Amino acid sequence: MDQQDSYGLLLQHVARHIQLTTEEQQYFVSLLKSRRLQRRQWLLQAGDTCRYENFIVEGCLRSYITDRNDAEHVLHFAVEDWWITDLESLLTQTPSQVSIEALEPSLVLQLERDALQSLYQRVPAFERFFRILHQNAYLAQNRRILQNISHTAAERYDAFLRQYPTIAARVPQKYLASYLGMTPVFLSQLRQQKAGKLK
Amino acid sequence: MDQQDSYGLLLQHVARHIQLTTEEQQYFVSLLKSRRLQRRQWLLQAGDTCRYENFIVEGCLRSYITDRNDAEHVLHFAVEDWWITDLESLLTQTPSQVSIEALEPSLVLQLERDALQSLYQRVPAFERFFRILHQNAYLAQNRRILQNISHTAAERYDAFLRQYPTIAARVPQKYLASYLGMTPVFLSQLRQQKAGKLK
DNA sequence: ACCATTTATTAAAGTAGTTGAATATTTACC
DNA sequence: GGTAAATATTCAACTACTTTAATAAATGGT
Repeated sequence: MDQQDSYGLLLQHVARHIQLTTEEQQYFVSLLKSRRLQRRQWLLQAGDTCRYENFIVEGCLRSYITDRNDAEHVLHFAVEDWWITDLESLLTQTPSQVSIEALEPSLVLQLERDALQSLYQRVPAFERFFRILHQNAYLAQNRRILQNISHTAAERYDAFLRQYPTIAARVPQKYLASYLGMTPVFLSQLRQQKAGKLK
Repeated sequence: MDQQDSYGLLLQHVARHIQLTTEEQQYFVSLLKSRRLQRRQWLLQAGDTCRYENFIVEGCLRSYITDRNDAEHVLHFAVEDWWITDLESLLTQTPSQVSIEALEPSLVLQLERDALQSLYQRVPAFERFFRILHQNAYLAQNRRILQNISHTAAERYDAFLRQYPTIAARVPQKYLASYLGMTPVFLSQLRQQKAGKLK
């Protein structure tokens, strides 16, 4: 995928929520940097301060934290047409607790913190755009919290399969287990049980 | 607390993020309805469609869902100077899964969905205000999810006590247990253990 | 200030999910 | 296409948390 196609994808994504003039589009695009990542390469390393909002043009990434026992916990997955960042670090400009790693060779468009601030100034429609984006992110998080506090591991796995079948098929099972708050061993057992039931 | 004081509190809250002219303030205030609630009264009943964003002037409320086994699960608490709604139902105008109940006699200022849309049109600074609000809400949710997938029940309780000591002291323990994703019995046992250790 | 109702505690038996360790299977990459 | 490395499975022992039920304590309304 070339640069123009990337911009096209992002502009289309933005156009779902706000309308921009040609000049506004050009200004927006002029703020973007693009970055390619190999599989297993970091987009953000814990300890570094997060500098970008990242829009994924192609590929698949995960964000995760490493706890004091060196165990990893997956916070989010992100694929084409989604955003990923450590918003906390980006907003406060403090070192990130979170790492972001490419699970596949990936291509992202990056919007630097200062660029984002200029964007809000020059094109206030982006306030609206990110309001809607964060609003939707908040809703998704709400649903996830609800799943977590009110459903068993088996139910959470089923719900994920229903809601994000492509992601479930795309990421290593151990990361999915981590995202869902269970061990890979237990997730494997759940799959085993389900397979048995179908016969 | 009288009407003027309520408006003052909300305007002060808004002023933390955006600046408004006197006319804008007056327009904003003109859109508000105020509502008093008794203890245990519903602000929103599951099955009804949510019509308002609610700003809490005084009191304390919880939002919760009732699952198919009639068990309740607490999603959020909200006290003075916070907002509460079922954003999903409000945005999609579909019947709410969520109920919101006053845990204390409470006073809220309500902003109707249509009024909110007009507000965005007439005073675009509110796009910014709600972007920041949702951004912060998203961050808080992120932290909560992290707690849930990576910490034990005891750790989650400790973290809550540290982060929201006043709320922990203010709401019935069983709702706190529900919010934290554990049974009231187990929370009681945790408290028991902690009390033992202090001696 | 009292009484009814709600909320918290305690104990004990049961279950969902974890841990560790060994084996099997899949995946990536030269 | 073969091989090392990463991921998934299986089993068994263990523990964090739940469930039920009965008792105690706290709370709020009149």
